[in-house]
Amino acid sequence: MERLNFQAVEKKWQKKFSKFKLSKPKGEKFYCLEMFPYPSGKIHMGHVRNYTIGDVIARYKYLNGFNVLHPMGWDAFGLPAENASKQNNLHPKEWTYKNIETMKNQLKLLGLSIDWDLEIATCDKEYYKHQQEIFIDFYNQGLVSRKETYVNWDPVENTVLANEQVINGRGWRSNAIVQRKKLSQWFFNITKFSNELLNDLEKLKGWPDKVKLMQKNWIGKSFGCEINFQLISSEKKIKVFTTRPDTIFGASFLALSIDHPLNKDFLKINNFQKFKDECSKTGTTEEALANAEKIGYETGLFVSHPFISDKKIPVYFANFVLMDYGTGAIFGCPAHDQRDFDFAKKYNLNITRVVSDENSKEKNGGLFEAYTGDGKIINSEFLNGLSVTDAKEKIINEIEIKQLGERKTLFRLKDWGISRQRYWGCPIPMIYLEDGTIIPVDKSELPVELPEDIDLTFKGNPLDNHPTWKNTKDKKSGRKAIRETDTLDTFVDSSWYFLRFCSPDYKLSPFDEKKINYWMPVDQYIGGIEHAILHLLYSRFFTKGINKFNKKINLSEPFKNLFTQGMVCHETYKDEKGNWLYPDEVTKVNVDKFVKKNDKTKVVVGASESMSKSKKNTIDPETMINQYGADSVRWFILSDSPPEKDVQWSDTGVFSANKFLQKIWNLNNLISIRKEKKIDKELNKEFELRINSLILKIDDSIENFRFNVSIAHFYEMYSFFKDNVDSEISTNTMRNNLIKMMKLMIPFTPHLAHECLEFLNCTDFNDWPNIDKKNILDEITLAVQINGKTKDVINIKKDMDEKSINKLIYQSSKAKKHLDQKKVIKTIFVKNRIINYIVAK
RNA sequence: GGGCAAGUGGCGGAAUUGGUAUACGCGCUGGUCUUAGAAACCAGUGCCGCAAGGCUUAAGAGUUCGAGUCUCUUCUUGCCCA
Repeated sequence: MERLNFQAVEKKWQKKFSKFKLSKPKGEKFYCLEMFPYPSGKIHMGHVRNYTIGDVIARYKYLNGFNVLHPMGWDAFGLPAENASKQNNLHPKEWTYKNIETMKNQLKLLGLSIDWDLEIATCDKEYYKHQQEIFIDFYNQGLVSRKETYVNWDPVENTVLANEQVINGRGWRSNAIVQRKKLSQWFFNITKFSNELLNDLEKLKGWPDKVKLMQKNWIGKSFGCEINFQLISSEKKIKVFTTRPDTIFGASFLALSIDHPLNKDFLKINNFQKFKDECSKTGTTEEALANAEKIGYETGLFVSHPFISDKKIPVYFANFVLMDYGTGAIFGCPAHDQRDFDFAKKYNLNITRVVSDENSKEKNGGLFEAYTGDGKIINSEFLNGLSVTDAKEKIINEIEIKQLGERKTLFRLKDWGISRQRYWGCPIPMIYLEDGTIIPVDKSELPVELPEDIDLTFKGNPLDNHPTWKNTKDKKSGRKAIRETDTLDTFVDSSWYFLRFCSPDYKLSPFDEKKINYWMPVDQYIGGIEHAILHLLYSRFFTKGINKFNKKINLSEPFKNLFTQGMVCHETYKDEKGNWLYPDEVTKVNVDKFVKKNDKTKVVVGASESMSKSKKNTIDPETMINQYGADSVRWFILSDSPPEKDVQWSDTGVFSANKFLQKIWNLNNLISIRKEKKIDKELNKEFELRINSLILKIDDSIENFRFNVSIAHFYEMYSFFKDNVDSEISTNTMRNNLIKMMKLMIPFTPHLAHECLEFLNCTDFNDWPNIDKKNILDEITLAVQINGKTKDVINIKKDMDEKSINKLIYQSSKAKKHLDQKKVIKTIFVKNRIINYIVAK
């Protein structure tokens, strides 16, 4: 048996793929995009999975006549380059471009159908020049502002962290306890689009519901009203936001954030300071607030209830109220909010039920948890008897009539802070004049280039520390100015790269509008679920922002269809001392015994987890490609799990993938030398039916991202081929059908498929097999049930009627004996599916 | 605490969306060939049973002629939450 040299064959075809483009002059456009990688050094299995999925889609669409755009680039700015630079004394720029070179070569080894002429890197000044242009456009449109805010300050990295970079109150990289610090920062006013970002989710029919829900929750629109509570024996009022004004009659306290302006009367008090310190330990995530013990500081102040005369309500500072949501003050209704309930219990405050609950959980006459569901309003004067919804409406009207407050819609979404005190990022194109005015850099002076001579050993903002770079002049007035020394959050870089790909060499502006209007939106976007919120939300914001100021563009959403793939996992290994081990340091002795390769000591096998360097459970794609070939790696990673779920990497899996592909090659050999046989017409026909059915199944499974199912069908088809190599099937039929199968395999294993097609003297690699309408399946298997249980299956002609089937069954079927001497009460017949006899017992 | 998913053999997973449960792969068992087997090929492999047959989709109920699929309850696991 001849063995195929995968490495040689793959090299041969990769040379051809590199000159080959999926875009063609004819056909409907299809923009296939995978999330571009960060050039960290080497590709990992997550990339392999992501880009293999993308390649299947891109090649499939191309073969089906589409004009396909399939670009790739690099998300090339970011902190790791600076850290690496400190460690290896290599400039971030050199480090990044070196990594890009390496990873590009690795991606080419996978045989991807990427058009490398479109390649971009976000750290290219040709790219970030245009980003600065967009920033200035956004600034001029009022989408950029400068605000003083509390930021998450990482004292080790000396930088501001985004909220998602704070994990359990610590910096995600440094693990240092994050501090609250007030800084002046640049913001994109993403909240100006809150409503559109929320409402347009409905247009995104091709997005997973899960992602849309996550975005919806993130934007967090809530309806309610503001109510002003009058402080007793003071002129002051406290403004409260609530989504449950219907529970106003159950209000028993007011709680303020420790940062509420009213705190200035208390800051000098020792106890209050202590309390404040205590609060800051809680953390600010919803999870932390929900789980933390509710603590309060009694102010001694009271407000009057707006609807119950003489009722005094005490005012507390409390750890579960946040200043940056609503007004930083709430009224507490313990009976119908769990946090308020916990608080009231602790401070012995009144708990009055105002919504009745039929299934009320009462114990010893008292509530033991808050009831947050619907019900009839009680104990609430003019609201009594109304539903929660109606009561809300009525009380808000009343509040507005009495001028106690107003109707309000609130969003959880905050503006996007984009200032980073880092070097390796896109400089923010703003300057500070001596009189304090802040203006954008003149567009003719773009790009504001990053200086290459930089000292990164300095703790703090490197650009600010540069001796000369920040000194500049305003072009128009010639006045002296200082440059902004912060750089942009790298999420900005990835918020418009999909637009740049449509015209990556365009010099005049960020993009050629004609190309945008042709290629956009992205027809299929593929990437990790970890970007479900921020990256996708920011990209949507950018698209909406650009759409607003550029009238030549008509595009409200960037990504028509979205697919989020699962992670690649591997078992974890530890030696006897508890140190992590790489998989290639471990040998399997038998099913449940693993030892260390070098000293044969025992290895403890842990759970399968997402591959990560820290747990050493990584498999290097390049090693695998060298060992088994790219097609085998692609085949395995697609075959084992549905693509949206996590996949467990296994050596035996990729090994057997390789075995199977070898068999496919051998099948090609066998059939190419096959002599003509006597022909059995029935068998020949069955073969045609099977191939037709395969085409249908592969089409369906690719369109629905069920590549594991596609692969199962290929295995089945292979078995049929192999079992019939010596059968009475025409060699011509066999050969033509093999050609069809190899074409169907192009998206999965492009090297092998092309090699086989060439071997079979088929030189057209650019089409997809058609279904032969003469050979559509006309026989089906029908289940025969007695009382709903399947007792037999029979083969019948398609669309056969009940009468004929009945006859067949009573003539020969196994089911017959269940029917003999029994009374059939009823027969249920579903054409081409089942026949079910209900018999008396 | 809240929100959202999901529970099918030893494992990864199929099931035309209410109509033959366990496709396909891994693993395992036996065999053939082989000096050898982490090669190749053949056969077997949900559970009980000698068999006929019966049972089986986390557990329990319900709807239905018929439920892995729909509804409810419980349990478990995963993901997300300035």
